[in-house]
Amino acid sequence: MLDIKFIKENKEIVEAGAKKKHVEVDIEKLIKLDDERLKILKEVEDLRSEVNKVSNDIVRDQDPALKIQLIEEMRTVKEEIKAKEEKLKTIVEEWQKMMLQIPNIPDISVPEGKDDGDNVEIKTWGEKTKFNFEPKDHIEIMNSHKMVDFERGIKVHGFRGYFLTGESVKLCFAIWNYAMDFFTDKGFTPIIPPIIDRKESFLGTGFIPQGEEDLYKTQDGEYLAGTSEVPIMGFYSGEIIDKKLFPLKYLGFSPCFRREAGSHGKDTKGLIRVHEFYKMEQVVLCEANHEISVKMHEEINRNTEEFIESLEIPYHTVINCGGDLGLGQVKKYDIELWVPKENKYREISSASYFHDFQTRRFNIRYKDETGKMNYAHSLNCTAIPTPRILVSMVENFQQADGTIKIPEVLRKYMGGKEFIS
RNA sequence: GGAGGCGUGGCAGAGAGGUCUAACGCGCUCGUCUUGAAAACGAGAGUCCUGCAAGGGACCGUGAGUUCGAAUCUCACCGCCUCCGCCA
Repeated sequence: MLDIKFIKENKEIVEAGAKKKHVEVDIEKLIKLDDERLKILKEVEDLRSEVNKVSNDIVRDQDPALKIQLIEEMRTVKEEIKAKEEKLKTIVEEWQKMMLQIPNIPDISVPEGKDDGDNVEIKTWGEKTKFNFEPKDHIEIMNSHKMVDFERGIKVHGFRGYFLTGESVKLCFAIWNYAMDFFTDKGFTPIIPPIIDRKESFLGTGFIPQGEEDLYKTQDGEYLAGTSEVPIMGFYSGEIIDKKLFPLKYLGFSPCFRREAGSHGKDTKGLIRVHEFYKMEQVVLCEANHEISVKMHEEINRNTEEFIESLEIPYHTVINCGGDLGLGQVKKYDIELWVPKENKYREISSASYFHDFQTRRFNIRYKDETGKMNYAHSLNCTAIPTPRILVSMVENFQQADGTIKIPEVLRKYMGGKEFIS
């Protein structure tokens, strides 16, 4: 959510930002609506002021006839207030609806573009893996090692269902334990949040109303979160944070649930796109300062790059184009890992910053040194998702003899084992 | 799942239709006094909306309602506590 005052004072910037994100908005209409809102608000408040004044007169005045007269007068004023409040309510409802649709302004460094095809590579790391044998895809490799069971997964869960079995489970635990050490060493506080969450946190993070179809819903009206970013942002909702605590850095760990509505034809086989998975996520709250947000953004993205580098998996990093940005995102980097059999890079991580777009919706604030209240800034970046990471891991590290090399850094979490055979 | 009780400022806690501009206390900030501190004394202090300002409005868990007037009455929701049941 943007500040309405900012929108009114920077109409052209907001319009250009929406255009860059390929989002349709009618700023002119919103401004007119807001003027109307303020006008009626003023009228309602003036009337209320009168009622308050006369109310005191009614108490203090001793003349019973006058009292009755004043009460009668106020009765008509009350009718007037009621009518105006009704009108105000409908305007405010529409105003809120429109405000939720105004996208945050993308950074100047974000490239123009329609969708992920227009994202721009800004870095590559490692050599694309070469094989002196015919490599297999992750499905074949994992099946042959009984690391996964898709048939029974589909039988039990349905479309996109899977069981992880045997060594892949141990690999997941190794990755989680390693990631836990890696990120807590960088000052992150681990946190396991509730993943069944009320609507408010989805509104705050921006997954509702636009992305509601992609969420699973319970019969009690809560939703299953697709990322721990949702409850972790909700953690401080409505609170005033002590500035001394910034930057607040959390490493969330949770299952993630995604309906993948609207992507039924995509990645129908394998572990790339599944309905439920686990993810470690970096979530950061910091002071409301653009330079600090940018610095934190680079930092959390770099953390994940370093993590991938330590796993020795070739990757590249892209900067997402305007059309591939979420409503609240100012800028986003995706880290994509090399998947040999697909002969392309596949997304593993996404680092975004939001300025105060989310914290304004969550009402997360702090007092600066002058005593002024500010909305904090928020950022998040994937630390590591499982089992998607296994796709590129087993494909890149498969050996001619059919074994899979375990990355050096994971071995101590795998009982010293070097290969899965 | 059943029964009952309770949500008031940073904390604690009164207020039970109008004089609430929310008491008293603790804590906090500033000042006086002091070499410095403590104590004592004095003063001050929230958030949001609106307005150039003066000012006005809203906020007693949240939202509706009753009333000329609601922290106070009614309803719903959220949360906390106690007891019973169920489960681990």
